[in-house]
Amino acid sequence: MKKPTIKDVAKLAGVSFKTVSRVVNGESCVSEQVKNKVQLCIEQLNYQPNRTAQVMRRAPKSIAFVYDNPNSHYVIEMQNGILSECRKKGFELVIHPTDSHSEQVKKDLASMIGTNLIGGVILTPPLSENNQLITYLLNLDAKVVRILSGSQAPDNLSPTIYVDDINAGQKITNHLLTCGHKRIAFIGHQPSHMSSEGRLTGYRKALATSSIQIDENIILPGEFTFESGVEMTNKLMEKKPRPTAIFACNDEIAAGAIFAARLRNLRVPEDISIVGFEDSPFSRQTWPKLTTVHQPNADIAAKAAAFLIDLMLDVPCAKPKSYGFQLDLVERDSVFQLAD
Amino acid sequence: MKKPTIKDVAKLAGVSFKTVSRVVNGESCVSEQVKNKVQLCIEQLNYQPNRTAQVMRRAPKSIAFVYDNPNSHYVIEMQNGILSECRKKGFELVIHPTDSHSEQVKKDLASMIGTNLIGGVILTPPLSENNQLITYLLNLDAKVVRILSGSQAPDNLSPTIYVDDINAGQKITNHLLTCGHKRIAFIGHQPSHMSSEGRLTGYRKALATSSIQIDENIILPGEFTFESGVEMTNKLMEKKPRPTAIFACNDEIAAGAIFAARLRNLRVPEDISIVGFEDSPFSRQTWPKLTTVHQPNADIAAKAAAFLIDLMLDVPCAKPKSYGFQLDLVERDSVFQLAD
DNA sequence: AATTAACATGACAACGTTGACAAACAATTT
DNA sequence: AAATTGTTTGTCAACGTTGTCATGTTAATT
Repeated sequence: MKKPTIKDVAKLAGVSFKTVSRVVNGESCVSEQVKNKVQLCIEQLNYQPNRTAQVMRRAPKSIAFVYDNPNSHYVIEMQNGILSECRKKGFELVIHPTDSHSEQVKKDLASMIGTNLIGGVILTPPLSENNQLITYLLNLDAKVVRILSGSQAPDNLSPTIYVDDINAGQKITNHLLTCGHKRIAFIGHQPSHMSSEGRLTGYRKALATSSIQIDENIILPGEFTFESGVEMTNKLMEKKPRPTAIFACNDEIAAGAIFAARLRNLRVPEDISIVGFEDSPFSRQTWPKLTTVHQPNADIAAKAAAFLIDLMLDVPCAKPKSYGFQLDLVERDSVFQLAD
Repeated sequence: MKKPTIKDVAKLAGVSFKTVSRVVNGESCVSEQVKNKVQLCIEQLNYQPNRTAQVMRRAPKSIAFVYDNPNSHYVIEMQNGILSECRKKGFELVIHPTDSHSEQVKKDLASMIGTNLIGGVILTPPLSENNQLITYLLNLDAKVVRILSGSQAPDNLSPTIYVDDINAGQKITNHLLTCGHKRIAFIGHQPSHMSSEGRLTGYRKALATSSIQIDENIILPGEFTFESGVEMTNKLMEKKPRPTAIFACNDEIAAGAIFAARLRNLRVPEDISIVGFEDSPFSRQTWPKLTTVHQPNADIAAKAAAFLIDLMLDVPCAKPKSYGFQLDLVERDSVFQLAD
């Protein structure tokens, strides 16, 4: 029941084990005849090269996905995107949830890299905004690709996948404006969170190009959670005059906003329009369904993985590349067209 | 910049590399004095044993989590539970989403095992119900732990973590009964799905011990999705007399049921009570919040991982062990107490 | 026919670790 | 003091692969 090795194949085929190695790795300089014979023996024994031994002579074929994010949809979509790319290229994925506030991340990653377990890392916000961490990993000889919010890569420390939250925030705010809304609140602002910041910047830009004055009183800070959405909306509903629309910084907050509005016997969207951001499964499971911005997480992650794997395989492209994603609006049922 | 090896440490400490190996692995038979010196050198060089080389001499210290489940909360919770156990024991996790209907799973797993990448597998439903797959993996010399629905392990092919859906289904049905409901529908039955089957069995048991006749017309088959919940509830609302309560097979279906009821201007729970199953984040984000059954996915998964790791480490326990989980009711706001 | 080049194959070391065994040393018993 | 035991340390092979280099074979050129 022991696993066949390259030597078993060689013995069966009557060639040296090095020749088998050549066949396995598709090197040239092997005659058709021998190649066929070896291939036959490989199938007969169901031989599979021992990855561990391969990695010892070459380089790790595993990457790590490091995240600090309570949003399971986001994580799963990212993970699936990365995985699909890994499968194509014969790489493996090591998952590493973490607490970005602790120094532990650094230690854990250093250990995975130092022990030759992985050769590269995909970083998502807020980890991806930590240049100190990135430099540290780079010094450890690891490859790094980061996913960031922004309309361009901030530097060329490492290849970057950037997602244009600013533009998307502007788009969805413009949509509300077009529907006749004049008093639009923004909830879920987190100054330390680049995506949140970007969405707010887009909101401000859109209002700035309209004739509407920005009212800082209806821009509320808060977490990216349902509970926080409820809380912020409660606060908001006390303001006079009451906003006619709410731009929630993500779908979960938006779901909370709907819940809170409902508790006050307000109709959504007739009495209050609410938009989300991300197009998570949530947005289709609220009542009414959310108008939101589609964020193709799996595609974003796949792109990051593709970059990382290229980097590890040393595809001749010395300079770190970067790539940007623009996001699209998806109109559903949570925005009311005001008559006027 | 090259990573230090055991030999570098040995040279620095002035001992043989084998002695360093002994210190690293905490073997006895090393004098305090030498041990301390070596330890100092290890720290100085920041030496970390090369996992790849270790695995070559010992056994893989990675396990795979294989799932075929569209429910991200479930997957993430499972994953986190497994990961927490892996961390403790110094194991790594390889993630493997799959399509259980394809033969590909078998091939992929065979490859991961055959190439020495992993040494064990955690299987969730429906993969865990596939005895043919389990036997296949066992023949490949892999260790297997499966997570199943049931009130006991069905056989001792492999250690099993079983979750008592029957008992839980009975509990929550009894809760509805206690609240005075006499016409209770069951939606989301999937005959091929053991959990679903178990929950329905619990429902039947509960009704059987009450004086209420089971009406097969209000037991509806369907998928575990929001959309299916909407659809089934629409059908249900046509039945005469209309049920006063719905037992949805999971929270997502229940969320769909609430949505559908709402569209018909029915109040939840006053006009119709709805319960879910799983206690996913969903259940706290519907309006009203769902009464449901708490399923401690992370704990279940952690237990499975602990079993698997024990198995791989050959902790002397020849016979496969098994472990069962009982589930508890969580009462929230979606059940109405009928007066009578 | 002899020389060269190109191709095909094989021998062997190396990767960094652990396990089996042997050697050296110290402590205890005869 | 010699013999026995036990503890500490070292030597070497092995794990399964790939890289380097040498050798053998064939075809092309002189």
